[in-house]
Amino acid sequence: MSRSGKARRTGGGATKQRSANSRSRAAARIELAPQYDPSRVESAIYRQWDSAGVFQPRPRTEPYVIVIPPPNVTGVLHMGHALNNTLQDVLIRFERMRGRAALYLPGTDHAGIATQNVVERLIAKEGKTRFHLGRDRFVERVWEYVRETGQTILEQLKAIGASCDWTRTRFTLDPEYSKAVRHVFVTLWEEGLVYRGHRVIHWCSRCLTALSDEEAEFHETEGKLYYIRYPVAGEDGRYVVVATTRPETMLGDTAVAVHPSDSKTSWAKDKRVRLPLTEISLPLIADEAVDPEFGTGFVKVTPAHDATDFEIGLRHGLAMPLVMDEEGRMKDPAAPEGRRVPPELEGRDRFEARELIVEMLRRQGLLEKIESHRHAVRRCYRCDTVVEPRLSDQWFVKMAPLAQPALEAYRAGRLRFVPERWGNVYQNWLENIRDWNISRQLWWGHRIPVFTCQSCGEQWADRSDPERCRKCGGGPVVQDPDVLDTWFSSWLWPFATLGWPQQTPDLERFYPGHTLVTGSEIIFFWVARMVMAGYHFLGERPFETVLINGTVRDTLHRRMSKSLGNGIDPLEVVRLYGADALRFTLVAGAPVGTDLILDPNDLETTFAPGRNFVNKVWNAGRLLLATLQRTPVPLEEIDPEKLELADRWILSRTQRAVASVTDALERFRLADAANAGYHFLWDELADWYLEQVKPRLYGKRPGATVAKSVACYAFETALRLLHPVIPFVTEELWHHFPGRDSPLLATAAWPSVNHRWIDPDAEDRFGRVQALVSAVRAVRAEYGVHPSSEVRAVVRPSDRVAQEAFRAERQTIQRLARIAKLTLKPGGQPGSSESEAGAHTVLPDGSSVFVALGDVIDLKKECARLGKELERIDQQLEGVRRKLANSEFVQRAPAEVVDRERAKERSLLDRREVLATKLRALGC
RNA sequence: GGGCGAAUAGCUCAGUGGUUUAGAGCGCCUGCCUUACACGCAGGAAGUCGGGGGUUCGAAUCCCUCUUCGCCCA
Repeated sequence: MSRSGKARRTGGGATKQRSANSRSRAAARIELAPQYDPSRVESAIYRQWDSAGVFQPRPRTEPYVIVIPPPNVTGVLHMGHALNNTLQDVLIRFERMRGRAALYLPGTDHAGIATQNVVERLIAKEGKTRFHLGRDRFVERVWEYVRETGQTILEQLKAIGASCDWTRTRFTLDPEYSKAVRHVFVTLWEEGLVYRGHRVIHWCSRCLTALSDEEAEFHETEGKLYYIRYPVAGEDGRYVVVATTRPETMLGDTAVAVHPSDSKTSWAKDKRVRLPLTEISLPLIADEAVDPEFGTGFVKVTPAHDATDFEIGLRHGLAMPLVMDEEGRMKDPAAPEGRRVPPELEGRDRFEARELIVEMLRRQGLLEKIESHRHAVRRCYRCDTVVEPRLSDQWFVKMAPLAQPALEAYRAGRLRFVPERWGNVYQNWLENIRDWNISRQLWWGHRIPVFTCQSCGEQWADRSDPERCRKCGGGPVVQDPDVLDTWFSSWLWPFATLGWPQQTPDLERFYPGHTLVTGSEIIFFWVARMVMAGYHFLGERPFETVLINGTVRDTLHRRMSKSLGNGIDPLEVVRLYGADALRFTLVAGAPVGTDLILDPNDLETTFAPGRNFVNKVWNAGRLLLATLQRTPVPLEEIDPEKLELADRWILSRTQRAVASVTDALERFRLADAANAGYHFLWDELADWYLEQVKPRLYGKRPGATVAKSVACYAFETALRLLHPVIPFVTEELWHHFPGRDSPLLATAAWPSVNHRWIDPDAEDRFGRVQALVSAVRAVRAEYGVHPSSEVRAVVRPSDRVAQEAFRAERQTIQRLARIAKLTLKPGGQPGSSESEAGAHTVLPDGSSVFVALGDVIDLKKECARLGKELERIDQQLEGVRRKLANSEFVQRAPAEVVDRERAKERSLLDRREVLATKLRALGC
């Protein structure tokens, strides 16, 4: 790569000079640089859209709504956001052009733990903790930070062209939004769906808060399994052996359990054991929850530090002592039965204590063995700290009643996932729904509106802050210190952003919405809960389709992350390659349901293709614009009789492009849509039609009016089709086109298929012309004929259609294949005109081609080449014949398949015959 | 332990109701500053469709099984 890359770069200077010359010579009417420079136009175009009100939904038409997955208010744009928002913007722009009232609603999430962590780190630099500041001053400090930086990520979205309605931007801690959150909490309380739970939850000892099941993520870890001897009471030298991965929790044990029907542990039934390192005596109990296959069959029971053990504890009425403080340091519970935490461990961190305990056990001969053990450890999703299961009091939401309608909606097909398989994940989670721990011991967030009267003990949830007790009228009344889980506000996003619980016009018009685009990792956190909230509070689904986008990864397939340092900054890509190049790369490179692999170490390889395509679009536009003196005649006013074959062909191909891009977008196959637009513009419009039409455009041939009309129609259609993916360059070119029917492409009409122009006959005929040109070019390349030298050719069309096509496009063929003299002779078989030195070939339709090459030709080489070709045809012929000789095939296969095979055989035979004749003529 | 998914050209991926010469982009090779574009044009090489078995007239495609990798849940 480096060599050719360098050569290219050194060649660049000369190129620029040449381009400058040609520009002045052509005296182009419209000054467009030969290379598109996105940095010069993008921000101006964005401002134009914005000030023209393009981003606000049109009045009075059918809405199309996407709510943004609100990024964290402290966040900065990364590739994941870029991908997610580009996909959303493509859909929004598509529907907007289709005339719908497209609303792309932006906003940010207060992100409780994440934001609090950020500010805590900030003040840590000043040597302070949040406790130094106190709750009010700390929260004020977070607000300051948010006011300063909270707009950053939304501003960054503008750089990638996201057409959000900024007049409707929301934040989950906005006063109105907060009212909705509070209303929801109180409503659920009134419905009896909120309850106080005393149970083991996931505790982050760094964030000092409880976490939901979803926030405590599993990580496969290479750990150790410690086998510890618990001496049997009154039987010297006898003990039961329990296995544990967390020896430090043993200090909280209140029993040892076995499975009731496990014979290998039955000898110990009804005995008591001593908890090592203490004088505490533990009962042996039998419980179905014990896995007899784990370790020795004896399991320690620590009800306050393990969820399963907690359940066992409840069943057996065990004590539940906590042996750690909130920060994960060992702390004796000071229970009456005696000391549990040895004095030397008091105040030690749990992991340090683990080491010390193991050492103490070893010294006392109570450590049987240590095995390595692979298992899943839960970690805090925000700070990666190992989560400590911990008994505490939290607020929970009963989820089963909420899950029902969400499940039914999915089963009834009122909610669908793309790709479909994610629906299973959704369904599975809802079917096994567990209650949701919604309280967080944080300061940043929606404070839980539960109030307790200090006088009479009355506890209630309130929509406004009460001054005295609603029951006894006294006080003081204190509010719960905790805040709500962040997701308890984001699950209301599709409607709280529209003003709910007020019956606002926006809510009326834009709920329910349509498409949600997000990553699979938050199907539980967010998607399922939004559906539940939508049905529960408004009685309707929040959206109909959930499009799951892939994950952005590096070339080693690792998720891009700040900590790994393998990220790509989307804004740098915009700066270097332009927003369109970024968008095209993301959209075309992310087929539905696949992860997106990008190379952070080679931006050039990753994004140059997108930039090159954008430049291609630009230059195709330049070519057209340079030849337009005035507004082209509308296609409808062109006399169809005046259309050349190539015109009919591109008009037909344009309809195909419209159909396939539209279809792909409707089916959420955005990559297919991008690629279909790409191939239409580049492979068909630029490579063939514009090349064909040049002489007419430049006025060297008659028919300029028709040519311009057709070319402009095809190109404008391409601009429309490509606009959702590459909005900037298409908009910029649009502005230069005279006679456009809308001042802005962003609000121009999406094209529809015009059946009048679908012309299979023209496609067939022009296809033959293409085959002929390509064949001659191939022969020339094979024999190293210099591109500037012209040759003579004799072509014998295989049938009348080919004959007419070649005749109609004779000049095109001559020009594109660089043929000085093209002779068309009747009949597919080569004759005496081809006896001189030259190269022979045969087209797929059986037309024979002869290119006179004089002394360039090497008879041996020609023989070998044609021989090889004949061999290939024979191979194919053999395959086809085998099929046709098989009576089962002829009988059982659909008639149309058999017919196709027969036709193939005929065509192959024709070509074979031509080749054989040529070989004979050459004397091979 | 349960579930889902992936394995196709050197790389990233299409191939969406079975019959196509298995495609694209990048990369690679050859030639070319052809008056829109060298961020370009033209041509070309490159694949036992992960292994094995089955169904079928016919399998990259459907079924079974194995291997490897990834994700989710417990």
